Amino acid sequence: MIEKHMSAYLKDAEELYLPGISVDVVILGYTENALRVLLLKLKELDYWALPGGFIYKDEHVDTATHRIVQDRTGLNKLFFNQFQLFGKTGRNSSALLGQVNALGLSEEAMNWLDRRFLTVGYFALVKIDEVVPQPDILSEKCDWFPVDQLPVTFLDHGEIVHTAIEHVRRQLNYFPVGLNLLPEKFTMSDLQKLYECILNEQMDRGNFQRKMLKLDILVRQEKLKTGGAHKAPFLYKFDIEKYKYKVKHGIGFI
Amino acid sequence: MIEKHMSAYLKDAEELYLPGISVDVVILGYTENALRVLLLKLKELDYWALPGGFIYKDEHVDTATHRIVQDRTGLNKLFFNQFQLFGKTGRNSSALLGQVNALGLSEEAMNWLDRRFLTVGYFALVKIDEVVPQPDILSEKCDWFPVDQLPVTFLDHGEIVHTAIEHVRRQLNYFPVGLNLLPEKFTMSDLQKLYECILNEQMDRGNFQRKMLKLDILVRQEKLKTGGAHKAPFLYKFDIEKYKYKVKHGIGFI
DNA sequence: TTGTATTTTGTCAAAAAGACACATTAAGAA
DNA sequence: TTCTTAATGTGTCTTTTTGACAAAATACAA
Repeated sequence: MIEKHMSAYLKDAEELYLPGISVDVVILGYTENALRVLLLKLKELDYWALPGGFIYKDEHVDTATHRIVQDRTGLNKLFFNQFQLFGKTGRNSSALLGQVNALGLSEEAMNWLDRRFLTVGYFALVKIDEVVPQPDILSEKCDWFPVDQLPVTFLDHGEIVHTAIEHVRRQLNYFPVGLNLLPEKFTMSDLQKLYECILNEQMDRGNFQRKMLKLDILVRQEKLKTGGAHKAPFLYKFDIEKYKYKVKHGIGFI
Repeated sequence: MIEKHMSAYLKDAEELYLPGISVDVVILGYTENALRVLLLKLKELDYWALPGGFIYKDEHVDTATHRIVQDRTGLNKLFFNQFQLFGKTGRNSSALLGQVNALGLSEEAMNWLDRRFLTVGYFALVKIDEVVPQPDILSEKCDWFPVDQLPVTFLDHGEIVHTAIEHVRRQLNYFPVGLNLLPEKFTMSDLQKLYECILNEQMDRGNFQRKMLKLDILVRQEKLKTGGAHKAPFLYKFDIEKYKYKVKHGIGFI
C-alpha cells in the first residue's frame, strides 16, 4: 500500500514543490511532567520521523510549516518558530527508503527523493490535550515521546529534536512556553515542573514562586484544584497581554 | 563589463549549484565605537548588498559560507553562525537587476536568476583591522557601515542585517563577541563600549568592571596603553580556554 | 607644579537569590 | 470525628548581586 500512497503523493512533486528542500517540525507538548515530541512511525520502516513536508513553489516557508502542522494536529492558531536550516551533504532519504526493497516506488517518486535534501527545522508548542494528531498516509501511527527518550529516528531527526530543545532552552525568556504548553489554568507547581523539564534543573519551590509572581504576568484564580490529595493549590492564568509584552522583550526569568 | 562578468560567473550555475537557494553573510566588525557590517556596492545599481553566493550541489551549507567569507575577507579561521533562513515568496533578484536595461545578461544567467530564491542568513564576527575586504567581480567597492546607518540595500538585505543583530543581542551570552571583535589586547573601556553598542544601552563603568572581572575570563596585562591623554588603563586579554568554556554554557553576563 | 580627564577602586544601600522553616489545609486513615 | 500525611502558602534570615556614586590614583598638558 505504502508505495502507491507515496507514489501518488509525489506524483507531481517536481512540478509543485521547491526542489531539494523540506520542512521538518519538532512539535513539542508537555504532559505528565515531561516535555514530549510528536513522532510518526513510518510504514514498513523501523524509523520514527518528524512530521514534515515540502514547500510549494510560491509559498512562504512559514506558511508551509503552518499547513504541515495544521494537517497534523488540527490546530489552526499555534505558536511556531524556525530555528535552523540543516545543510549537511549526503542528506538523502532514498538510501533509507531503499532498504525496503519491496517498496516499488514510481520512477517519478524515486527521482524526486533521490537527491540531497536540505531541511528547515521549525519547532511548535502545543497543548497535548487539545490536539488529536493523525498519522499521515506514509505513517502507520504517531506518538508522543519524552525528548530524552527518543526511539530510532529517520535520518538526522533525532539531532534536529535536540537542536530544537537547546534553542528553546537558550531563548526561554523569549518564548511563551507557559502559555502554549500548559492548559489555561495551572498550578504554580505545574509551571515550575515545566521550567524544570526545559532547563533540566531543580529549583526551590518558595523561591520559584516569589520570582515568578514578581514578573506580574500571572493572575491568581479561586482555589479550585481539588481532588488531588492534600492541600488544594491555587490555580493561575496568564495575563496574556502582559505576558506577550514581556516575552517580546525577554521576560527576564532566567 | 558587469554583464560579461556576471554571465561568466553564472554560466554553469544550473549545473554547479543548488537551485533557488543562496547564502548571505552579515560580516560584523567593531571599530570606533560602532558595530559595523560589510556591504558591497553593486556595479551599475544603486544598491548595497551583503556578500553572498551559492551552494555547490555537494557542499555543506556551512562550508559554502566559509568559502564565501574567506573569498571576501581573506580570513581562514573565523567565527560564524547560521541564524535564519529567509523564506518569503517573491524574493526574486532579476526584477531589480532588470532595472538596468543595459545589462544584457546571457540567457543562461537570466534563467538562473529569474526565480524565487530562499537565502540562508549567516553572521560572522571579524576583527576589522585584520581583514582586507575586496569587492567581487559584481561589485565596484565595499565598505563598513554602522549597523544603525545602513544605505539602501538590495532586496531584503537590510532586514537580514537587523535580524542578525537581534540574534546576536539575544544570545550574547553564547557568542564569543569579545574574542572575535576586539584586538588581542584591549581595555575594560573598549569591552564595555562593545557591549553597549550591541545591547544599545549605557552601563555604569565601575559596575561593568566588577561584573566582568568576576566572570574570571580576563587576564590583566601590564599597563601599556600609554600615549592617550590621562591615566593609562590596564590592558586585558581573554583566557581563551575559560572564555570558550563559559561561552558554551552561557557566560551569564546579561 | 597644578589642573584636568580618565581609570581604578571602594562604599553603601537596595534588591535579588538561596536556603530553609513553619503554619495551613485537604484527603484519607484510624 | 479526629489524626496523620503530604503538599501548599508564606515568612525569615543570610548571602550575593546590583545600582548609584564617590574617592583615590595617574598620566598628560598647561
